[in-house]
Amino acid sequence: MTQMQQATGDANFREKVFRQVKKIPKGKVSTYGQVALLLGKPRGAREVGWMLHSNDRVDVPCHRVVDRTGRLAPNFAFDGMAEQRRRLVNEGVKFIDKIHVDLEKHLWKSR
DNA sequence: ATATTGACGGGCA
DNA sequence: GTGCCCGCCAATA
Repeated sequence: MTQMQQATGDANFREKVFRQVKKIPKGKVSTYGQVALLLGKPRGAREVGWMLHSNDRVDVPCHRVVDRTGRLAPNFAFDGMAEQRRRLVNEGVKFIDKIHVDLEKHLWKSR
C-alpha cells in the first residue's frame, strides 16, 4: 500500500462498506451504525453515510441502509426518498409511516 | 490549520 | 415516539 493510499485514509474502508452493504439480504435493512460496527468502527456511522452518498453504485443496495430510527435518507441520490421507499416496499419491507421502516421486523441481524 | 457541514448515534426531556 | 444537544469522523459548500 502506498503512502498516498494511507493518506487518503480508508480507501480500503470504502470497499468494506460496499461489501457489507451488498450482504444485506433482500427484504432486510441495516443501519449506518450497524454497518460501521461490523467494520470495526463503532463511531464511523457518519463515515458510512458519506461513502454511500458519494458512491451511488447500482450494484450496492444502499436503499437498504437507514438511520437508527428507521428513517430514510433525507435526500436519496436518484429520486428522493420516494424512490428509496418504492424499492423497499418492492422488496417486502413494511413501513410504520411514509418515511420510517419497521426496524423491529426488518433489521438485519448479522452473524 | 480552523470552521462548517452532513445519507449518524446515544442519552435525555 | 419525537426532538434537541452533544460527541464522533471525514470531506470541503
